[in-house]
Amino acid sequence: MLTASGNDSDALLSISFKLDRRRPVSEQVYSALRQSIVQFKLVPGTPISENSICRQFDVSRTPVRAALQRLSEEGLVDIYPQQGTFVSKIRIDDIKDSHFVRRNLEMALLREAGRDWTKEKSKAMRDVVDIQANDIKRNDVDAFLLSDERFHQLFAIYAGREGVWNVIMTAKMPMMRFYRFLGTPRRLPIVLEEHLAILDALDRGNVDAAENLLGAHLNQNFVVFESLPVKDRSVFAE
Amino acid sequence: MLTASGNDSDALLSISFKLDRRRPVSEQVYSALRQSIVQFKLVPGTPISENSICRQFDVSRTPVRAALQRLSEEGLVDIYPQQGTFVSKIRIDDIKDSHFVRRNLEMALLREAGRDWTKEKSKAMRDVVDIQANDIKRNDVDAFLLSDERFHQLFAIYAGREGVWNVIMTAKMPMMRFYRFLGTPRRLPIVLEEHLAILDALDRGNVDAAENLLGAHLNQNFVVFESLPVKDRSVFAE
DNA sequence: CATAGTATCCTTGTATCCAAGTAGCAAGCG
DNA sequence: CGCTTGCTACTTGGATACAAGGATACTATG
Repeated sequence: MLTASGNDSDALLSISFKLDRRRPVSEQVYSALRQSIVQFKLVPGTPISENSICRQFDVSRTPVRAALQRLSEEGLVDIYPQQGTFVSKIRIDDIKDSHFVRRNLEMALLREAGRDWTKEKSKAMRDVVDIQANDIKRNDVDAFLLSDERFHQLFAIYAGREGVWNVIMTAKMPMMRFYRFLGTPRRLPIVLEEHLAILDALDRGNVDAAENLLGAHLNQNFVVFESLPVKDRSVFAE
Repeated sequence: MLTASGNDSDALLSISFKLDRRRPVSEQVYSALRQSIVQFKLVPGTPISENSICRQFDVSRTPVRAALQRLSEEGLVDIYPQQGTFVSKIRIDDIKDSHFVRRNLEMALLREAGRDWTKEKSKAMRDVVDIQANDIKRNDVDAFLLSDERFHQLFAIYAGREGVWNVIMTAKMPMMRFYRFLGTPRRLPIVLEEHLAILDALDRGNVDAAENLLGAHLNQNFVVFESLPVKDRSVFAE
């Protein structure tokens, strides 16, 4: 049982992290790093030396390297051989592509899920929306984003294509990092309304309307991005 | 300069492979293995011992492990700790998801590319179709599949979303492995016709028609799969 | 003072060694 | 005969040692 405190010079991860030596270490390092990056606790451009991570988790370089390579494939870190590894800067094109993939796939999933829509499915999803409302009351943004994810995932499950959700999840990551950068709290109640409107349309049997509402819903996050008064340009590429 | 011949007991890769020690070894091992798996030269279920790969490429386990981990994330190999690594069996659900992702994303890309369609773009794509016709004449299936890929990729480029193509490429892999299993040659000339029909619709300015034609075109590969008289069930999961 | 050269420390890439878990088989016991 | 038990030969996961390239700061030289 080891704690990732690290000394001050290596204080990249403020979170204290308990390592479970019985489970694969590389997977745990990967999860911890990914979470820190997506939650913007590791800001773009931060150098991530393999050795510094080793010290913080008190493990060898092997699992750390495995974790970094995975993150590199997902575009969250950039590895420059013989130079260093860095939290990747946000690339506008990445976010646009991320949004494109997510939006089109989710709309297609809803279309399929809507073909055999039932009251039970509607009820289950409305329960999730209730949880989200509760999350807002408690001002728990992390929990909200988690249940929001659950809401969207249910369309994939109801469409019988859970595998597609994995594709969406990995594609989503650049976008999620961006959400954290914006700090979304103001829009949260509106998200609820939009979720409910989608379910209402599905309950009426109007799948096309639901699909369009979902498309608009996902676009809302994006327009915020388009009309962004960027102050801190350092987190962006170029 | 090393050749991946290996002794008879390790003859997993029939291809002779020259290793360039100046470039990253792990990347080369990854490419070689991926190609062998997708081209069905490594049949599903084949055990891939890290050590056997080491002997064949005459490198250490470290880069081999990195390559196998990448392949594992793409679903091309299954790693069972302390048991072994195997070329993954084809999972029907994977193929369905693969097709779903590819079809929806490509149709969306065509929709965007069709918005500012020009004669130059049409010409460039018709050139690719010409190359494909040539590939058929020369009976070069490998070349055909490559230029076919190029044809579809151009929609991503013209839509200004090359990043999306990477998503499609990784998602496509289970499907591509399946093409090789079927042995598609009979349908190749029809593919040409369908490509030309899509371009014709775009030239007429009828994007919706082009999109539907593309959807049908991609479905064709899939119906072959649905009505498959499977003889060799051993390559499938379960 | 400016600049070219160099030494050193940093980085990641690769090789090798050890640990731990699994499967198969064979010997021994009930 | 059937079951158990332990040995053996494998596997991958992790730790450590070594190699090689890049960045930087310092030094010597023009």
